[in-house]
Amino acid sequence: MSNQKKRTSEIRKSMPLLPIGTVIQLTDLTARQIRYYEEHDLIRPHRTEGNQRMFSLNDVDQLLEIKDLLEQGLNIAGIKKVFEMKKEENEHNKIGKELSEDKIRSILREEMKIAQSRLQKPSLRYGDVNRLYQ
DNA sequence: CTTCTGACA
DNA sequence: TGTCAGGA
Repeated sequence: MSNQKKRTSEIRKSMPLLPIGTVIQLTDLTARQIRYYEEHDLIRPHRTEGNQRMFSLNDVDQLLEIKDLLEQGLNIAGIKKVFEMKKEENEHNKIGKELSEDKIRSILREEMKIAQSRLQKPSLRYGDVNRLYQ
């Protein structure tokens, strides 16, 4: 595939044209969830003059990925790490090559522990835990 | 009618 | 996360 085609397809996938209602149907996420993820910088949909969110196909993929990672037990922080790594990975191997599954699994396991401990002591907040060692 | 932000019996 | 208010 020519680089030219690759670029124009990227432009298409980044073109903001879907209103949140359509994205809700495409991802099965609620408006609340989508707006919440945006608040935490997991996605940055474009805004119209009327302040309406407009999503691109890439945004939809991003949301489906967030949904998937969430179901695997990751929290917002964990998902951010995964995305950051994915970004680095793409910058390092600019010429194709997929990201290291091992690194993702590594973060996945790390975050899984956090999710676990949170399930075991749901009444404890991180601040409270630290206080126990002070 | 759809979407937006802020707030919480 | 759900849901309601009040405005655009």
